[in-house]
Amino acid sequence: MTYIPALQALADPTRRALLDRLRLGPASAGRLAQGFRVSRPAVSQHLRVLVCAGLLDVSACGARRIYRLRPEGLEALRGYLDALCHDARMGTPPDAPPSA
Amino acid sequence: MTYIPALQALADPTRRALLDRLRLGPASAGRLAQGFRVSRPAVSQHLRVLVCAGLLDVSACGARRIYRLRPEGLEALRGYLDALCHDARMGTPPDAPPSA
DNA sequence: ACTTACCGTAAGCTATGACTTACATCCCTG
DNA sequence: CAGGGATGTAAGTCATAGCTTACGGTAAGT
Repeated sequence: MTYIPALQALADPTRRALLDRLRLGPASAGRLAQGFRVSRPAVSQHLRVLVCAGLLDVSACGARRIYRLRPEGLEALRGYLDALCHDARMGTPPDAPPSA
Repeated sequence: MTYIPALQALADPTRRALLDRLRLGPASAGRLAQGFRVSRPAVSQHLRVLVCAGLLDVSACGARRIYRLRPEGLEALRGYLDALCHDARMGTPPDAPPSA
């Protein structure tokens, strides 16, 4: 029952949209909020969740706060999925007898 | 703002625990429920979510219903994460100027 | 120093989702 | 065909999470 904050963070469509926006390159909080229907504080809260989940990095640049994708966080998730994929392919041969 | 049911499904710890249990091999609903504190109907509901998300396959075996991991569903997710990882590494060179 | 812009935080509301109990359904067995 | 086991479904309750408005704080410019 391991807790994986990155998966929790990726569950929300708005947060995924933020990540997609950041694939174009780093951006400030205000700039990010412009493309979304939800309020700026809502975007700020989502950014906070993404940072806490290890999916984003922040760097202060004057009064602005620049957000950018954090590759390490995403690669950790890939590790989890890769292991799951591996066992899904290997652990379930077409004629394997069910364990119940 | 694309909707990805698999990510929604993976957000819940109990569902991830079910997937982890199924890495050992296919199992019936009742057998799966035995290892969990939550009630059997709760497990049944979680299994339904996982099936609808494309992460599990079901096959009736008499009165039992056998659940097993569905590699295709997991690989689709990997595709999403791979693209994100790629852009995170390439699209954010250490000295790239912020787009705001 | 005052003003303005940018941003995060707090408080409150509402919707979504996870859980439980009770019930309906299907399949095998005697 | 009646009985029992295995499982999904329905209705209702409660916690969590996302949204909004209002506010506080910091940095830059004049």
